[in-house]
Amino acid sequence: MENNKMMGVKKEDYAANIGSSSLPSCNNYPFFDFSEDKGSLGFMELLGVQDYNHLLDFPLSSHVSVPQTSAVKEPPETKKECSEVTNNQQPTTPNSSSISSASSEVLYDEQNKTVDLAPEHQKTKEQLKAKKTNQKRQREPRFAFMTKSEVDHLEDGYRWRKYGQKAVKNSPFPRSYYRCTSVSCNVKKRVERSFSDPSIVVTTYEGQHTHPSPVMGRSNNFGTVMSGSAGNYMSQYYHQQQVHVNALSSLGFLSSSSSSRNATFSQETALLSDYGLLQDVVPSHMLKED
DNA sequence: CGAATTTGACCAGCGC
DNA sequence: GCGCTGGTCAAATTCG
Repeated sequence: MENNKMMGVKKEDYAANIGSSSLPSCNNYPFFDFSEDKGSLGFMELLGVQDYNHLLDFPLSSHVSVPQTSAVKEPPETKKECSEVTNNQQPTTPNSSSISSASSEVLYDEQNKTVDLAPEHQKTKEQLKAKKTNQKRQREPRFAFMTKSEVDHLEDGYRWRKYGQKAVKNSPFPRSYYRCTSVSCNVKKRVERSFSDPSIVVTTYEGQHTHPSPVMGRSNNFGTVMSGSAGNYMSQYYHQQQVHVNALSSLGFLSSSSSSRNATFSQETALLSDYGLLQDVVPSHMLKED
């Protein structure tokens, strides 16, 4: 089993963070906040990332919260500060989406420099334990998204099978556990609603898809839609991978095949295609690249 | 009838 | 060591 997902994170803190709409940035959760996502789709494409760590290997703009890490277990007060820092760095502009992320393996300092936090002697407690126990448990990189949506389970281009649901401490909303239905694909995700803002859905992805998105295939039609904005953003880091395509499909740009997609699809598409909005998501300097 | 969901039980890790 | 909690399992149930 992988029961140590919350290790290194004070459970209460995590719940509190979710509940207060704070970003659990001190966890292993790179946390993407698409709180202004009015429909069912956010940047869920990221779940298609083949190597999440690559996602984190980019300088973050002012719209991207400084990610924190829990690769090294931190004292509670530090964790609290992490959360606050993240919140402080969230754009206050109501209409702008924001992204915050963190990695269990990578840390960005305030100068957007990447620091490898995973030298052998700095492995987390559970990692060391895992080693002692024949590596029974391996932590997968995880990404959490905050998405403003009325539906809990957001369509993201992949097929998921629900395998569990648990009540969340300090929250009236249960947390649902999903697993990718593809054989040999061990990606999981958790979905829960924010305690303080029920309109916000917190989705946490864990693992890497070992297969293309079931709905990909129309991806080329949307390359131009995303180009110069999120398209660059994604392709820059997932180039040579199908991730980019998956990302687009997951955004809803590609997957009209999904009958479950709700009526806000077109609205969402227009919203995310808007250059101005994407500028809030994508660092401006990245828009010039490619 | 197969796939997906529900839900109670169980297990493991952490804090006290 | 014990209790709490998150995460997973798996049988039962529901759905398409």
